[in-house]
Amino acid sequence: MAFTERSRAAREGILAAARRRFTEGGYERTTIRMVAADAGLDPSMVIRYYGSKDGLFSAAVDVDLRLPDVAGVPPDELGWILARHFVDLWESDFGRETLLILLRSAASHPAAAERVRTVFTDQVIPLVRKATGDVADADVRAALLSTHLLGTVLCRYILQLPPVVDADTLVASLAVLMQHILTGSLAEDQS
Amino acid sequence: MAFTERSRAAREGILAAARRRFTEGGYERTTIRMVAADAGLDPSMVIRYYGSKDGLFSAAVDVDLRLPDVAGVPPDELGWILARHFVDLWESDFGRETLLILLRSAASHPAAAERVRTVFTDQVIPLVRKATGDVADADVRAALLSTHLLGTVLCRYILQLPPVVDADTLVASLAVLMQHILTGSLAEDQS
DNA sequence: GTCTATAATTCGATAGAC
DNA sequence: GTCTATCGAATTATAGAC
Repeated sequence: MAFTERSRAAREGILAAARRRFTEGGYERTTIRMVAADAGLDPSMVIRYYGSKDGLFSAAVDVDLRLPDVAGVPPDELGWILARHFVDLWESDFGRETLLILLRSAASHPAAAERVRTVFTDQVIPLVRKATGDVADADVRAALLSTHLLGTVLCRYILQLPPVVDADTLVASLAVLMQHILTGSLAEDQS
Repeated sequence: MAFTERSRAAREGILAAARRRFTEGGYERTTIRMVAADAGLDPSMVIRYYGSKDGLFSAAVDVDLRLPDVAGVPPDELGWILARHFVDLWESDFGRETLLILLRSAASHPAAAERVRTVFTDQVIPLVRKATGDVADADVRAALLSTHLLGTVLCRYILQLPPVVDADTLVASLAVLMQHILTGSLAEDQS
């Protein structure tokens, strides 16, 4: 960091406020003035510490999905374990900011979309390759997995589509579908 | 309509330009000036015909999924038929504007999110109820169906997550998953 | 019906006093 | 390190000439 220890509280306060605002309203609807007001500081301080609004966004977006190691997991338990992990993640404060902050902005902010692609390539694809034993269509299965996961975040937390089921019910249906996506057939027949 | 026939071309030109812009950049990144420039008119005309930016958005967003009638369809063909329908819809110019225009804005614009909920309630739920013979968990299945469909639009057309598969491959995997969501088990076991 | 001109805000970002 | 003051640009929206 290029700043002294004395300003640490201010910098962290700005970052925390920024994460909340970006999570809630996305990139475009979040203003530097809002963030500064939340942090109890002057807007010029935000620029001083993070250079620009884009710089602030980059600093606020640091997504680690904290994916579990699936090395020794039996193949038919993958769906349940991952479903449990993601729902736990989303229902925590950390997870809410971690994924919503990106998804809320990605639809209209190119830099955020690029960041999602990076998370997918660096975190999801390696997981699926390891989980499936690196089958030929692992990348396609990873994409389908991400499709349903991001779709769930979108429908449940952003669009708030009815019916809103409880977390355990969500885990159950998610586990079934993720299991199918990871180890089931992806062409014709089979219910 | 409250305006004369003489301005019809202008009004339609504005609306067409607005749909393209809202589709491409979402609500926040689209300005009345852009729309007016595309339509070859003055920005004040946009206000005159549509009242405000929100009024223009409302006029531009009129989503009809054109869902097929599934009354006589054999249950085990539902997935394939719906998958084919949606991919054909998305790959057409009409479909691109129909769904992208909403989804691009829904993540950060509350009014757009509300519109998506309406489309879900009025079009998707009735379809799934009819398709499944109105089973007890039809609404949950409708939500899961929407989750995967919106996830697909998000990942494929907005985030452009790799790998980008061709339309036929997309239909195949989509058909399998939609079939499972509509008629498969949603709890435990079964691959 | 269309455009010019402009009002009224709001934004991101900068300069400089303390 | 923090804040006051402000610039310059962009936005939505309006008033009125033609």
